[in-house]
Amino acid sequence: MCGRFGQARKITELKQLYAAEGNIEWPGSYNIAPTELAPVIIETTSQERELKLARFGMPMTIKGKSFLLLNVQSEKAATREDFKFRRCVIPADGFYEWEKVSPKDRQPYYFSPKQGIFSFAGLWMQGRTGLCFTILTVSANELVQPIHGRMPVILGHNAVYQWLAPNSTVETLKLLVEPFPASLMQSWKVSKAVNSPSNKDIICINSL
DNA sequence: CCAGACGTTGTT
DNA sequence: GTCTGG
DNA sequence: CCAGACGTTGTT
DNA sequence: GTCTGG
Repeated sequence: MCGRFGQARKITELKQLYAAEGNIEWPGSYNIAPTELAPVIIETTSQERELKLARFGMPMTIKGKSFLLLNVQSEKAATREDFKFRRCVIPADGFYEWEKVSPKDRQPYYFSPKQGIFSFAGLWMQGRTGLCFTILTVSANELVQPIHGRMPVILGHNAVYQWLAPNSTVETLKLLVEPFPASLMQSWKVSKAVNSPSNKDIICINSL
């Protein structure tokens, strides 16, 4: 799954990369945790993209129990209402996965693109305290598989615009959901500094 | 995702 | 895995 | 007890 | 153990 990621670029750069508008304050973070704000890109009906801040995780209550929906399995996403009407892209420098070394010991790894930036496919909603989002997941590719069985849905450059376009059909959207090629990614072990959500520093991504 | 806190009865 | 229904 | 469902993940 | 917060 994807429960922690980093995004340390400035808003001006993100606006350029995604041809998006929007004036938001973003200090950058190498360790974005659930409930925390992150920049997301949404396409408005006017076919213009806008950067907004949204919280990681959709508050859900099901059968009396509430929890944060951090991820949605892409295999099950197409029937959701938000899949049809509230898609977003989450820019990320990289994401973290934890390897179960033993029942009590988990080793974090950092996964990042060899070039450029990751664009996670996401869904958003209006929560009580503002916008919030969830990240779609897919089966892990060969690079991630040894560490964890799932990974975020990562969109290529062209796929980003199709994903965001309000008039894309469900059939078109389904084609965009595929494991990102392992050959375009890299990974390394990182220290457990990332474990603590209060550490936002670059040391989170330093190779161990 | 991980870290950290944890509250009622009523005494091994 | 957990939860529900039979 | 098992079968089946379940808007997160999760399995030695 | 479970629950909450980041």
